[in-house]
Amino acid sequence: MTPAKTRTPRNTLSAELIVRTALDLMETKGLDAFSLRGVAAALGVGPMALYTYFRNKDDLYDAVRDHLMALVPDVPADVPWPDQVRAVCRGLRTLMLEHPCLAQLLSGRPLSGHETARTAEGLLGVLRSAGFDKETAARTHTTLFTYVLGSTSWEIQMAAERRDPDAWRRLRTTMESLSSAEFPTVVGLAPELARTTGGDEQFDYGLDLLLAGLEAKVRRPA
Amino acid sequence: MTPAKTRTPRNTLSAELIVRTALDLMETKGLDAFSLRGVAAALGVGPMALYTYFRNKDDLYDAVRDHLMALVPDVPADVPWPDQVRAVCRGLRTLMLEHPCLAQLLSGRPLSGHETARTAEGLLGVLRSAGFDKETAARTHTTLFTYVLGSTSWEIQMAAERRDPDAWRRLRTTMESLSSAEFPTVVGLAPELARTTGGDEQFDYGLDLLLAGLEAKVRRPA
DNA sequence: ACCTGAACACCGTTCAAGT
DNA sequence: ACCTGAACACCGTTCAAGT
Repeated sequence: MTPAKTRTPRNTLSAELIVRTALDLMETKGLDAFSLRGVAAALGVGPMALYTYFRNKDDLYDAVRDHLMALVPDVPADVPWPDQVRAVCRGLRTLMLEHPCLAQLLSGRPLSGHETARTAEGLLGVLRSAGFDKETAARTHTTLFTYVLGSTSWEIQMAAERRDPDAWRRLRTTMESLSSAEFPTVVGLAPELARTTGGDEQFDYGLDLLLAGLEAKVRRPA
Repeated sequence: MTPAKTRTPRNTLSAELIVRTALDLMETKGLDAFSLRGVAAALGVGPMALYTYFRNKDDLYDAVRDHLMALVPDVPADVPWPDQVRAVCRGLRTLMLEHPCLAQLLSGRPLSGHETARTAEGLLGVLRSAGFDKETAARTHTTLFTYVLGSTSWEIQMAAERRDPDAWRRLRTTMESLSSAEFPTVVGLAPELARTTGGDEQFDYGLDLLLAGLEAKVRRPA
């Protein structure tokens, strides 16, 4: 009457369960320490069991990334377009901060995936509605996306650094060893530079620069 | 009378030779396929010989990155400051395109190193001379640097994609499978989006947006 | 189809030892 | 100091086999 054998796992595996377990490991131990064998061990199966659901490691990376991109919030309606742009960019940044592996997954792998397309659709729609022509909308989308990706990746990288006592000490040593004769500006601006390696204020500063350039473009189009 | 034994390598190793060999392998086989054992094999020594010159793999990464950052050109004198900013950003981008591993080395590892400081010194000096206060200069430097890093990393990533027939085919398939009902803007702007995944024009578009925002700031400071 | 187990060709790094 | 050689604890992936 018990159809399931005593062999522990029996059809308990699924693509979604693997993705969730993989994401969990990436966030716990870091993307660099992530391994297929680790996922398999966490699930209590042999490494080869995963190959039924994913063709290889990269395929699993893509699935995890698309899983995360589904969490990007929708574009808010009924606000001016610059605020819509701000909301999308901040939403993507917040998601990357919550899931640091996402930054690496986005910069290290091709885009592909419907969820990535959904995010692009939202931002492109805003830009087209704001009156930008096709070419400008596409260029602006790429600019905004790469700015968010670059600035947030850098922020995450620096935050990880600060947490690693060894790396942090080495960075401090390097900074202090810089002669103020050779690097007067860097040395003189050390406190300001330390303050601008991340944070909402720094992110918004760059985003506002881009938006200021965009609004000037709207007022007198090229 | 022949003091050197017949054992082939004898004091032929040096930190610089290892760095040059490592860089060569990174560019030939890609950073992902790069390994310490590969460097050792290329030099005809055992893997452990490298540990005399570098504490570990990350230490070698840092050395390669600093070696490349030394190639960033100096800031041109006697031109208006926006052109100086443009020159620095384009110079960094060009170097990253010539040495694709640099993009990954910059986003994946802490900054450290005198050559990185030299590049920062150049750009920060320009911004301070242009009249920006310390805080704004530091924020602008971080914004520009992360923009260059993000946009160029993305460009390199996409170019690598296009070269891999398998990945390229999969990307095309994904794009074509997007329903124009669900993603009308993405589908409608497909050719424009394909055109903006890289190139000097796309890079300058974003850079000019940032500069337009900056020049507005100079005219009426916050 | 779903999963196992052994095997292959790799890794970075430690440790003890040689010169 | 500079380098070797064996060893440890890992990888992703292939292949043949079981159910």
